[in-house]
Amino acid sequence: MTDKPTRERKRGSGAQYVYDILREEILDLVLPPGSPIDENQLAERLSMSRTPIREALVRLAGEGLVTPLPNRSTVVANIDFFNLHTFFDALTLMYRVTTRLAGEYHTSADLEIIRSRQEDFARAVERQDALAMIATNREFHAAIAEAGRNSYFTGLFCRLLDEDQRILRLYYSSFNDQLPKRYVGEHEQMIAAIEARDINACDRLAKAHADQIVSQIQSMISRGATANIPL
Amino acid sequence: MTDKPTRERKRGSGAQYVYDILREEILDLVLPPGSPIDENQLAERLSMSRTPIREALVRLAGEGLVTPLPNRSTVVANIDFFNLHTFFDALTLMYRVTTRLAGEYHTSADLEIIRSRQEDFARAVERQDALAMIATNREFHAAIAEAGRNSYFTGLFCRLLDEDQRILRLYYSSFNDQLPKRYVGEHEQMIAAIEARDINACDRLAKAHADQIVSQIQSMISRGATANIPL
DNA sequence: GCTCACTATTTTGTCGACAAAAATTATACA
DNA sequence: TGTATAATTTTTGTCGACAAAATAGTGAGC
Repeated sequence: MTDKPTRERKRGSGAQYVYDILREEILDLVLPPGSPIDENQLAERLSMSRTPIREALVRLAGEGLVTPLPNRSTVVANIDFFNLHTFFDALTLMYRVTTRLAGEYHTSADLEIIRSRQEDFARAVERQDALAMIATNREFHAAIAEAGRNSYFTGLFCRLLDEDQRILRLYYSSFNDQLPKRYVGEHEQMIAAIEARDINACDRLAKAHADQIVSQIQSMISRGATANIPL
Repeated sequence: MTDKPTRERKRGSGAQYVYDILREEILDLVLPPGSPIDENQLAERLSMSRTPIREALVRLAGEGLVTPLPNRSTVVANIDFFNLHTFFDALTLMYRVTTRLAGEYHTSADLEIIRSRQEDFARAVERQDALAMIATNREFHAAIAEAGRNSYFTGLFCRLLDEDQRILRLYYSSFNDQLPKRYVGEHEQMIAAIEARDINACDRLAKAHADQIVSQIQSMISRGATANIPL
C-alpha cells in the first residue's frame, strides 16, 4: 500500500530512508499533528531494527517536526495556533531577506532553476491542483533562498516553509479561489526584480507577497475551513 | 581529569548528559574544529554504551556543531572562514530583530533578568576576564532574545551565538583592549531603549552593536592573533 | 626507495535482547 | 457499582554483539 520494504538496502542509508519517509508523511499530514509514532510498528513496516528509526526521530525532533515525550512515545509536533503571530513574523522576515539576497547574489543558473519552479507552480494553478500548488510554491521560494547563498537563512526558511505546508494542507480546500492566480503574477514580478538586482524592489515585493500569504492563512483559519483531517 | 563517570544515572538522561558535555567542550574549543570524535573512547570515558553517545552526536549534527562523515568518524564542525560574511549577515539581522521584539514584548521580569546578565558582563570586563566576557555577553543577548518571545528567532540566534563563541575563543587574547568597556555602555543604551519600548532605537542600537562586534572579529582575524589553539 | 596489492585491525551502522518505566488490565474492597 | 490497588503487558532507553566499510599495516614488484 505505502512502500514496499525493499529487502536489501545500502549500509548507512537506513536512517536517511526512514527520515525521508517520516518527513514526507508528516508534511503531507498522513501523520496528523499529535499522532503518536510507534517505533516497533515502523520497524516492522520498513523491515529494519529500531536503531535507525530512533536516529530518524532524533533528527526530526531537532527540526521540530516531532516532539519526544520522555519515556513515552514520540508524537508528531502540534501546530501552535496560539503563537501563530511569531510564525508569521519569522516567515515574513525570511521571505524578505532571502529574496533580497537572491537579488544580490544570484547567478544565471539560479535564475533558470527559479523560472523552472515558477513554471511548475503556474501549471499547478492552471490545473487547479491545490496540493501541487502548495508543493511547487514551496520549491519556488526555496530556490530563491538557495540563490541567496546564506545557509543560516535558508535553513530557517525551509523549516518555516515546512510548517507553512502543514498549515496550508489543513485548509487546502480553500485554494480553489482566485488568489493563486495573483500569486503567479507576484512571482513573475519577484523574478524580474531579482534579475534586475533591484534589492529594494525584491524587499518590497517579498513583503507584499508574504503579507498576502499571511492574510490568506488568517482568513482560512478564521473561516475554519478544515478540510481533510480525520482527527 | 575531566569528569568522573558517575556510576548510577537516571534512565533517559544518558544522551542528554553526553550532549551537554560534548556541546560545552566544542564551544570551549576543548575539542577544536575538525578534531574527530571517537565513539568508543567516549563510551568508555563516560562508562556507557555507544547508543546514547550516537544520539547526542545526531543532535549535535542537527545543530551544525559536528559533521558526520558517512562510514567514517564524526568530526567537530569546522569554522567556515570563507563564508564568514553570511555569518555576519545573519548575526547582525538576528541582533536587530531580537532586540526590536524585546522592545515590543518584554515584561518587567524579563528586564530584571537582562539587567542581571548585564551586571555579570560588566563584572567580567572589570576583571579583564576575557573568557567570562564571551560567556556573559552571550547570556546577555540570549536573555534579550528570550524577552522577544519568538522561538524561531531565538533558536537561530542561539546557534549563531554558539558559532560566535567559538570564533571569539580562537582570538580571545585580543580582548584585553578598550573595546569591552565600550560594549558595556552600548548594552546600557540597549536596555534603556528596550525599557522605553522605543523600537527604532532598539533597532539602531542593535545594528551599531552588531557592526562593532563584526568589525572587531574582522580585525582580530586580519591581525591573525590566534591565541590558544594547539592545532 | 616508491607504488600498488593484499591482509589485518579498527570503526561504524545495524541488530536482537533486556530492564526500567509507563500503559493496560485484572482484582479486591467499600 | 465505583474506586483504588496489584498484576500484566507494552514500550522505551540502553546494552553487547556482529558485519560492512574504512584505515593501517605488510610485503611484492619495479
